Amino acid sequence: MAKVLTPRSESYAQWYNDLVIKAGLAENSAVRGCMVIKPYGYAIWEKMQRVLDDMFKETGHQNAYFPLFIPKSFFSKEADHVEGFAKECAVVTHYRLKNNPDGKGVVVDPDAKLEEEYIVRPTSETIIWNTYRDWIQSYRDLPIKINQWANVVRWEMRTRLFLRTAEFLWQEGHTAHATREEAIEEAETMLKVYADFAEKYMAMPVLQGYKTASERFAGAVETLTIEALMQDGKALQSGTSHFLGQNFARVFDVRFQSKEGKEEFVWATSWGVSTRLMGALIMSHSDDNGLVLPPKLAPVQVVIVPIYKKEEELKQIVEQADKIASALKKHGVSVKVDDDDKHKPGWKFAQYELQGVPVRLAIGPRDLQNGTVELARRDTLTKEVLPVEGIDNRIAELLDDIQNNIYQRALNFRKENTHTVDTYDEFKKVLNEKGGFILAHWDGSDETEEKIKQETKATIRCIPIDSNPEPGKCMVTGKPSRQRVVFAVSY
RNA sequence: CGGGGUAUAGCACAGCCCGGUUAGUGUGCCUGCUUUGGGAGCAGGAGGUCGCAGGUUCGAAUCCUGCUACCCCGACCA
Repeated sequence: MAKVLTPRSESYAQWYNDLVIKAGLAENSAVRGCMVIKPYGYAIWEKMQRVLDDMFKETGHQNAYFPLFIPKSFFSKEADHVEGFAKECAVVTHYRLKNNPDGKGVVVDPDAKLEEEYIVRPTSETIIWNTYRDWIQSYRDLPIKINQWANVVRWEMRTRLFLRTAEFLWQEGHTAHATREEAIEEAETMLKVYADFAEKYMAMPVLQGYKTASERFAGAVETLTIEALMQDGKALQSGTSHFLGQNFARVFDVRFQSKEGKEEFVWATSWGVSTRLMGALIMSHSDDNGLVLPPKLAPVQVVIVPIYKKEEELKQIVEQADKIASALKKHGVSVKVDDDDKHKPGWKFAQYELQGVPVRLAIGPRDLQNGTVELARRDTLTKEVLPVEGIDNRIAELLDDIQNNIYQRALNFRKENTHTVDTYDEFKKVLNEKGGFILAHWDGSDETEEKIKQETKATIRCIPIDSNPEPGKCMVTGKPSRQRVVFAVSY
């Protein structure tokens, strides 16, 4: 079979690029740093959205929509927030074009300069908290639990499809609470939602934990994160949930009157996952033949490929295929019968493997005669011939098996690539030779964290949420450490 | 924003150093026939202002200048 992807062993980065493009997920656009998400890629994103959206609604959130543009003055109110995002903001300065007086094309009309410039949102805390001020007077107005699905812009120097693009799609939850405890609980709840989604739907195991001060969201008191391990041993931050304290309430003057008649600042959270999850999904499961999708997120779960010589045979096979398809649909399984005569079966096999369709059925004249179908699993690349009778039940179960199998496989990979070390030498050695997650003691200081980052490129991915922490001594300074933290080189 | 590279048919590339027929190869596309259980074969055909703007020259894809875009490596980051 002709390989269309660069093998992972040769270049993981190239393999990733090849896969995203060849599987029809996304491509680079005419706009620097901005991708076009193609129909197949978008279909996966839509499935993610649907599941997450349901999870948000079940946890008491409602969707709303806030503006793309944020007045510069709003943005500059929260000092840390500005510092974090200022360097990557797109700015709108004018509102009109005019014909170029010197000839062809159009130019910005200098007379149409905005009184106050707008920032294209890199995130929406400021516009939302400015709005919440008007919505909140009393504790009876709380909590407010809102989510928005939106695009945001962060002007990145170097971009990679899905993993880091100048414009990306995401959801951002923004909640307002009467008490500190309730806000913290909200941030923790949403982290659990993300972890659940990652593990149960994406089949991607994640570590949950706190970010260190240097990795924290700009403007947050605490940032919680889910961290996943990619096949090349690098970590990918896949979702974050922030406890914002009263930082945004203070600068936007959002106060409420408590039951006791006291005026207090509102407590806040925000949380988000983005199209970066697409990158996480790809790099968790896929192989040198292409994408491997968990059945729960696959736009097409089963594809049926007819194999035939004569038109007449095709007709009979498609009849059989349609029968199987409608039986499967009763189980809620999404099926495609590919009777397109543009390509031969071999081409289709390769193509559906590239696109990660979990189960492929092939039906030929021989099967018609024997009452069988050939079933191929994408996750194991194995094939078997099975009776048509009861195939729908068999496949419904198989899809669950596949979902579990790829989760288990990813979990095993993570276990094999998680190492515990006690000395800095050992740390460097493991990092160089194996990569992956490294559990080590750290004294809690910014200086030590920075030193390790400078010397090894590894960062603290998270301080795990651990009910049973193991105290020890920092591998670099020997100072006391409350618990092990997770290091890795990250995307 | 530094360092390197690339720009020629839908896509992937050769040609450029050393200027000179009608700019070529693979793949994809169109037509026909044969094929179809792992990316089919043969025959015929369509498709290019050689990234853009100048310059040198009798003549430029090729040499020179400027610009733009993209890719890779760094710094920054979800």
